[in-house]
Amino acid sequence: MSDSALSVIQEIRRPTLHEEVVDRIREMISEGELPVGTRVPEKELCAKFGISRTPLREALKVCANDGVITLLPNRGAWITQLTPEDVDELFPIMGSLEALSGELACCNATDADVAEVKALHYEMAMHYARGDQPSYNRVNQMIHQKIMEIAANPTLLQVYRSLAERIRRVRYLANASTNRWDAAMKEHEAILAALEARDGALLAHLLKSHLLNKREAVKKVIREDDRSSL
Amino acid sequence: MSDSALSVIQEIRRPTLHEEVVDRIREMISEGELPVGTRVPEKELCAKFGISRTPLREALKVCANDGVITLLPNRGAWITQLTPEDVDELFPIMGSLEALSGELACCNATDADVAEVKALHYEMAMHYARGDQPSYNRVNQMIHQKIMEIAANPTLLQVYRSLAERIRRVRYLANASTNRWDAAMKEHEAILAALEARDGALLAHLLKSHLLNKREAVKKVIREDDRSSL
DNA sequence: GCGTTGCATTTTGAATGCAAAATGATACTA
DNA sequence: TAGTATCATTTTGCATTCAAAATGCAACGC
Repeated sequence: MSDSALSVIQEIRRPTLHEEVVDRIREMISEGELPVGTRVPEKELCAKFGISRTPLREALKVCANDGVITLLPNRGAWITQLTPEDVDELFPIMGSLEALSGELACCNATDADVAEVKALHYEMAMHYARGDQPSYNRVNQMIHQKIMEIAANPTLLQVYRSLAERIRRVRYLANASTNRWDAAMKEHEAILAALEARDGALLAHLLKSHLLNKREAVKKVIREDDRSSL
Repeated sequence: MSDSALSVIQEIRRPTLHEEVVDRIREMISEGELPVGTRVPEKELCAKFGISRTPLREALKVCANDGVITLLPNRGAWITQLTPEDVDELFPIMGSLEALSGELACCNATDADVAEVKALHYEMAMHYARGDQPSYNRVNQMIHQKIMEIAANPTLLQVYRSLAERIRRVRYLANASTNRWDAAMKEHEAILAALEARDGALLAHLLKSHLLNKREAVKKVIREDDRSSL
């Protein structure tokens, strides 16, 4: 294979074992199957996946690099527990990245794109009206992700996804209070309007504020309920 | 050890083999010792580091996750070659992150912090006056990093560093043309002024534009010289 | 009774081994 | 000669093994 071809080729590739394990571990963490703050014995996970230690350990190193797992040399792998400082630090970063996605999305969005976001918005509003928070959260996430996709910056999406994974478990603590939920819904109406108007600067600002407001709400919940597992 | 203590402890830890290897590989790539677009035979690197394949392979997976290395299953590790698209995508992200760092830095900066940035700025101006581009670039990087540090968001710094690694080799192609170098220097004067005035919004805007301007300059160089190794 | 020390067990870090896939070279066919 | 098929060699993916570090427990001293 010529070297210069490397940047172009995009061949079919069956994922390797360790990649599948990385995905599976991330999944298990966000599903709560691997509780935050606990230790993960290698042997146990090997048995569960039916693989040897080598690919599992490779996956653990990758997860550790992403921050979802903390590796203590000679003392095993621990599911990373977000500190209040982590939350403080992560939300502004997410806000900046989403702001950028908003800007770019306004440049790129086709009418079909906007229509799709609008449809998702109404779907979310439906769940809101019914008080179905899990469904609301799911569609909410889809909206943010959709805007990211419209932005058409795969690298941005990748960075965003990796960070989103880390705060996924706390992100929707925010709407625990009805007040915050109402406010979030209103913010989303403004977000949709800005996208429809293709007002990139405004959309960027709204998304950024949206995330910062979420941070405050989450911190409040955490403060109130010190036992909430981050 | 109690689980809840985990988030607090900050013990001494000797880096493990694979971590050292990750650092070393990153270093070798940015030094050009591992040329972009080429293949890295495991055996060769093992010999060079005097280690077995296991920790080396762990390091490769981590680097691949960061994007500096591309892993083709059964076909080895390749030093990732940035495409023009990657450049297009990375600079706006860097710009957003730097903008955030500017905002935060303006909130936090002590007079001593500002004095330090100012000192670095003059040091950079000196190298500019002498036409010493390598030194200029080095100090330039220190200024951006210093602002990041003043922002006091370790997570942001970590994300930033990981992305900076990827574009490090092209970042300073920008100043290849004297025109761009002059402009960059002027932009840096405005950046310093905004920091001194603690004008977060302005500093954010300046840093963001600074990065976008860099992108255009870099792309121009790349277009002109198609053989430049990305 | 409480804390410390020493030792067996468990768990992790890294090296080695083995099978599968890819690579490269040669021979063969049209 | 161009193209394909075959096979030895190399390289990779994963499993296994071995050594070092950590853990847990019991014996011991105070």
